[in-house]
Parts: sequence; structure tokens; C-alpha cells
Amino acid sequence: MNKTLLELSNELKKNNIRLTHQRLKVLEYLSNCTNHPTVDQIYNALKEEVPSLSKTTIYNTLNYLAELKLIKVLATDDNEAHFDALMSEHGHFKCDSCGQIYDFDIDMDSCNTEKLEKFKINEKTVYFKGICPKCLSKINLIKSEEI
Amino acid sequence: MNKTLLELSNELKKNNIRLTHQRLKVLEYLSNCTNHPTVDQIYNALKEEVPSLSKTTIYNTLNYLAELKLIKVLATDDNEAHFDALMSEHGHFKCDSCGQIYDFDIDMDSCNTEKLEKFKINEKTVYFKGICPKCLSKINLIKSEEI
DNA sequence: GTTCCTGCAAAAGCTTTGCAGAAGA
DNA sequence: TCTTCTGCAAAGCTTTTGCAGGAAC
Repeated sequence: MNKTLLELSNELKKNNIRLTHQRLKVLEYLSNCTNHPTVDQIYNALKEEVPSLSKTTIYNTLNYLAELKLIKVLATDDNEAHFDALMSEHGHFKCDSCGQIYDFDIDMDSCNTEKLEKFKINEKTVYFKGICPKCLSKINLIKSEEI
Repeated sequence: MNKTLLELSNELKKNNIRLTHQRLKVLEYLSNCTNHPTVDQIYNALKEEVPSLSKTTIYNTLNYLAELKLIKVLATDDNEAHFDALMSEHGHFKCDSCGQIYDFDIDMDSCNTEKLEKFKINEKTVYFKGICPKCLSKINLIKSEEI
């Protein structure tokens, strides 16, 4: 499960970061979010409800959260950061066709390797790419129509 | 092992991409490279030997190679693309202190998950972050001096 | 009242694009 | 000769920074 709004708020309070109206809205959105939004997506989702909201504030808030390790920043190959409030260990699958990012369970300990014995590992990321089932079935449909 | 200069050249010829002086130099550099350079690093490494070289040409060449799947583009959290000519399956470890990227062997099949049964997986990336042994020993040295 | 935050505008950094001249085949 | 490539300059993106007014505490 994602961190709840309450959890995120409490963590900010604990770190003396002010709970402004804008920040609470960003936290609320992120904690209810199942995909992994970019700053632009968060901005577009909230700008009706919070018309004065600026991207600067979203960056500001997300950077604080990431620094406190309350959220994760996903490095994908589109040059845009995706944010993830789901902090349990999981992998990401990105569909090359529709761009959607899926979560999947993974046991990263089974991936471990003796070569990194002397390394201090703080973060493990697993990122797969390919075509998701939805897009695969669309492609198959087009192919069958062509025959 | 990295792809050799000859392999990369032949692949380009096969795809009717011209082997210009600049491209050969970029290929040569990449095939002899053990770290995972950015465009900027390649540019700085080659600008003495090839003074007229421009970053545009490096981007051009690397984008062709990536499209032909002869090299890989690594998504890291610094907003800069890293390029990798090592095409065998391996993971990457990035040191948060010195920024260096290390390769490590990994058996990705052991990481597989039943939830992705219906997904077509084209690419698997494993990316760890933390502190490398070199930086760890530096930190320990500083700590022991402080006592 | 003090401190920190917001949001605008501008700047910074990476990457792509347009195009005239140059080089490859 | 014909096609493609190079490299400059400019534009396009995301993200960061500076700062005056405003909100939180």
C-alpha cells in the first residue's frame, strides 16, 4: 500500500517542514495515486482545484519527500522524473507502446550477487520494459484484421 | 566483453549507416570503455584528437546505435544519459558519493515474477545505489581521524 | 513578528532540430 | 554526382534558482 496522507503529513511535521495548503494537496494526490505521476501530471491534475499552484512548489515538495526517503524517484528513459509513494520493495514495468508503468512483486534478495559484498547498498531498482497485455491484444487484433 | 570496434562497424555497414571519421572515433572510444560515459564525457575525451567533433554528432551516432540495439542507454537519476556497450546481462551499481558506475553479474531469471506472465519483456534493468568500497574506506578514514 | 513558503520569471543543463557547407560512396 | 553527414546556432524540454510578496506558526 501507498503511504497515507496522515503518515506523510506526520513525517513532514516531525521534520519541521510546514504543512501548507499546496503541500497537503500534493501529498493527498500522491498517496491516492496508483500510477507513477510526473510533475506535469500532478500539476495538471491539481490545477483546477488549486488554481494558484505552480510547478516550482510541486518540485519543492517532492524533493523534500525524496530527501526524507518518503517517496522514490523513478529514473525512466523518458527524460522526466516519475514519483512513487509505494515504498515496499517492488519492480516497475514500462510499456513501450502506451507508456504506462506497472508495479510487480519481486524478491530482490534472490537477485543478490557476491560481487557487491563490500558495497553499501541503499536502494535497489528493477525496471523492465516491453509491451503490456492490453497493447499486445490490440496488436494481435490489428494483425488478424489484416488477414 | 564489450562489442569490438569491428563488430560495431560491421553492424553499421550492414544497416547502410556511413562510417565517417567521427563515428569511428566514437565507436572506438565506446568499445574500449569500461565505465558508462555520458555524451559530455565522450566529447571531452575525444575533442583533442578530433577537434572539430561536435556533441550533435555524438548524439547522432549513439542514437543510431541504440536504435539498432547495439548499445544500451542507462536511465540514472542524474539527468544525463549514460551509454553502455556491454550487452551481456548485468546490473549497475552507482555510488552516491563519487558517481562512478560499476557493473555486476546478475541472474535476472531468478528475479522473474509470475505477475508478468502475459507481458512481453524486451529489456531488463537492475540498478542499485549506495556507497562503493573506495568511498566507504575514505569515510572510515575521516571518522577515525576525528576521534 | 519571525521564519519559511509560494509562484513568477529567468536561468541552467541536456537533447533535438534546421540548415548550409562538407564528406562519403 | 548524389546522398548522407557534420557542426553550428537556435529551439525545446525538464528542472533549478532568485526574489518579492504572502502564509504559517
